Amino acid sequence: MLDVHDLAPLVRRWSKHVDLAPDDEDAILALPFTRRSFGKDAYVIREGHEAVECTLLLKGFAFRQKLLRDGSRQIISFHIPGEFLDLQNGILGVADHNVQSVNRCETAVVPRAALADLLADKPAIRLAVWIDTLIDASIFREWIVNVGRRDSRARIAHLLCEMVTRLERNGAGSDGILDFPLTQEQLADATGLTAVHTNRTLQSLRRDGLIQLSNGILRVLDRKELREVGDFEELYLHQKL
Amino acid sequence: MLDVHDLAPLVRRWSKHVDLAPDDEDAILALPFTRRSFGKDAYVIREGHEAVECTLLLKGFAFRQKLLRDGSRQIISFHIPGEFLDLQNGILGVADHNVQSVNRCETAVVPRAALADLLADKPAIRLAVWIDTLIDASIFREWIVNVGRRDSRARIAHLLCEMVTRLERNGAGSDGILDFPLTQEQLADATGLTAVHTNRTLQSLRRDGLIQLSNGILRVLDRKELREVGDFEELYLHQKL
DNA sequence: CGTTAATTTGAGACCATTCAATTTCGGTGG
DNA sequence: CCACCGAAATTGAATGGTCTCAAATTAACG
Repeated sequence: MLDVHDLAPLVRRWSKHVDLAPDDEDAILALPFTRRSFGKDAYVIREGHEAVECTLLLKGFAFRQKLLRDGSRQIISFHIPGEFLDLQNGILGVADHNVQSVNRCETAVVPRAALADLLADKPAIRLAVWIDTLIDASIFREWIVNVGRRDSRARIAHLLCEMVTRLERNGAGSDGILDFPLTQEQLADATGLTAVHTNRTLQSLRRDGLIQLSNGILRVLDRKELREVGDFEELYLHQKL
Repeated sequence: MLDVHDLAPLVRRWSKHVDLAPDDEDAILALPFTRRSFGKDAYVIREGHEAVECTLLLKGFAFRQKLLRDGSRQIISFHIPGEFLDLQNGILGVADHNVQSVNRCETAVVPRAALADLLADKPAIRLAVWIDTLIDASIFREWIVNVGRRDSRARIAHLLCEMVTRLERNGAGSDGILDFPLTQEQLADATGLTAVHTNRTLQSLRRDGLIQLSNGILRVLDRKELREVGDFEELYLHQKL
């Protein structure tokens, strides 16, 4: 069950960054779009392809990734409903990475020109999108730190902290219980580890009573200690409030 | 010896992304700014500090980094003359990472409000800055891949390829000889390796006849093979031409 | 319920780290 | 211009975290 209006999540998200006038909100909701859905593990966007539209994730999880010559995969970010999957592609012209769905996803596809017009007209929206983009980049930076300088326990713990923070901010979950459909292989590809070692690391976090994770459900048992282990400082998420 | 006008590098850089009208160029050159210089290894921007100005690098090398609780450091990007060191901070308000100089640096500090006005007035400049920001983010993504999924040889080779490409595009170097003042410790912190292992890795690249690197001077001897080793595909730099 | 995907376990190998010492380089003052 | 000094680069040996490979178990799905 989605919102009354499909693009409502956009308004909700952006109004967290800036004050949107009723006028702005109307303009956002008036954007033309077409719905598209994807099955599990589907390619939403392919590296090298030209981008003439932007894809907003409405439902489900998705991630960006790059494949290396040797077949290995590095996941670059995870995305949750309300987030654009490829704002940058619309402007840079070519996708420089792939986007895949985690589970069944619903998206709204907006023609890039319509979005450009909106941004040209509405300074407040422009600022909101700008902030969104910068936060994205900030998360990338933190991920460099995560894979570059933390050991496996810290990497996984940090990633979990980030996801929990973002999901809860998005209104998901309660009592620390969250839908968390990522496979261990995906967690591995996001943290630069192998699936096997990710498995052992998760077990270690479970053994220490920090989390519960099974069947696509995550429960954080000891938030404070998980942050401690993951060296998690949420400044980089730039979440006001 | 810098340009006739200090901000000329900005015009040069941005006009590679979009067509700037004479009007636009004038507006850029009319930006108010103050010069500031830094010695080797100085802090240009500190994490957590509020940002009321934006710093443009005119001369020298700089890098962004984050420090971890255990004292280790991860370098997030390197910067060469003509690049802004903290465009995002001006908008997000707080610096979420540190910026340090590599060697003696000259910068131009522009009040954030002046820059905001410029962007509000000039759509072409706005687009150029937007593209700059997105390319930055694209480089961050590639760095995640680099530290996440490549072995030490590939990491170093990839980083060298990137720097050479960016420097040459910036007009530095000739005959494949470049000023390259980064220490092995900095290369290590950028690739998520230790200084010791970076040293051995560089030796291996030298032994194979791919590069020459000493006394702050880099010479690429076998460009093709270095790219091969580093799994370097420059699409992510989004450099037209 | 059968079939495939995902998780789990074990053991051995290896890449990169750690720690410590040595050599070389770059800059400075006499 | 040389002697000196601290920073940077280099070397060696031992340790260790993570990977690899392979097999077993459990969960997900039509």
